Amino acid sequence: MKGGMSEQRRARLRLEISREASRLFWTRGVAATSGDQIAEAVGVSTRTVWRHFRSKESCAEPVVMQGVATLLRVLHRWPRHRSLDDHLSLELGGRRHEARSVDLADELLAMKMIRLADTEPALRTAWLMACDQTEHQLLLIIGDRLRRPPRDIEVRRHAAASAAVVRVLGEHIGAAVLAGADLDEVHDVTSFSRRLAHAIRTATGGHVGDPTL
Amino acid sequence: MKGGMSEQRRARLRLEISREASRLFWTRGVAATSGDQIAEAVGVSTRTVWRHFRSKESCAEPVVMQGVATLLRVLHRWPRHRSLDDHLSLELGGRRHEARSVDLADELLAMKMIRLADTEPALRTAWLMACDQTEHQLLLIIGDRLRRPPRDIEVRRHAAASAAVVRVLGEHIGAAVLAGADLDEVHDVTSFSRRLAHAIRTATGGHVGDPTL
DNA sequence: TCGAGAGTCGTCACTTAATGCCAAGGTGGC
DNA sequence: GCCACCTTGGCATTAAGTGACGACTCTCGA
Repeated sequence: MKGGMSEQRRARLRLEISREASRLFWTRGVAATSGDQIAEAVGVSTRTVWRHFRSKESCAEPVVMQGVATLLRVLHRWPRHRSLDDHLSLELGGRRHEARSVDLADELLAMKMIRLADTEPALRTAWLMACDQTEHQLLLIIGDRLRRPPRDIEVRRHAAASAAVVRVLGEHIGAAVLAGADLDEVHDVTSFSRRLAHAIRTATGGHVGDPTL
Repeated sequence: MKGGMSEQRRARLRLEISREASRLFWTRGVAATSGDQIAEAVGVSTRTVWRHFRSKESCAEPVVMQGVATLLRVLHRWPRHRSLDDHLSLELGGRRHEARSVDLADELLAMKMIRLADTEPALRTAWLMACDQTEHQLLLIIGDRLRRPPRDIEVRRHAAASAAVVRVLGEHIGAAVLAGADLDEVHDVTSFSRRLAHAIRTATGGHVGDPTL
């Protein structure tokens, strides 16, 4: 079981590097942050940083990805007989503490990176990559829901549109938080669930959201 | 009026470089293509290439962007009293020759780059950037249509979802063309217009597509 | 318990993408 | 022709990213 163990270690190290890199990006800007500085902040050699990340900007990916991971896990558990609205309220509400255990600081950091992506084209890539991942996951989820292959053009359209509105909502909320909005207000589960479910239903022309048989 | 003149020249040079770069990317791969080779193919110095493009991959942007420019111009001319379906059929049909005058070779090249973006993460950025531009334009168009500010969260959702389905359709068609489909068949105006209009209407929950008063 | 094998990390040398700087040349207005 | 302005090329330089090798650690099997 070496592979399993090392995979966990690898993920943890990547997250560690990502945290420090994101912090530096936020405080002194992307261009002004060198690979050497990231390595030094984490306490590893520069070579190790490049071993785990293909580029400087991609160092932000794990942190950003973690921001959407919770939502994706919840969506993967979406049972056929339940509406999206109900499912999101239930799961996001029940798992609230689990979500918090993902570390509030990381969530804030992720929002900062998304914010930075507005002005730093280098970081925009990381954010768009994360959204791309979301879209891929949604491809599977929606394909399964509609009982169609993920390659199906309509499934792809729905997945793309859904991922897009999820992204917009994420950017919106992130901006609000960074502008000083109360975290608890933003994290208001039922409101967030409603808005998300409604956005996805609308973006798919009503094809995704209802219970199926 | 030096400035205006130089802007045209600048755009033409960028496109020229972009063409050569895209050709090289397609034939020998992105990693195997150096900035020096691009410069040599165009007939300018390496320094000039870096003066006009911030990175190697971004050299593909103008070609990719040109692929969506026609559609965006048409959408900007969309009058209130007409349905999207009708408008697209009319404009894309009438302007068919203009579209062709944008150089068929460029359109093919753009499709190749989009295809390459599937496997080359470096190029993916260029494609996503082009889609980002599309979304931004749609923000203005849809905001104007709905008589709401472009900042409005619902306008943003609709624009994002629309841009997403346009992207999916573009990828789909590009893949079909490169797989050997007939260009004329793909360029079948009414079919394309219908599919596009339907996709946008669906992605916006029916809020964008009808005539408005 | 010991050693083989696999995996990861650090150091050093190296390639190449990308920027700053300055001098040369071309263009338009006077 | 001369001056102001912009673009280009060449050179030096920084920083991103890779390859190669030796040292260290962990685990498995004898």
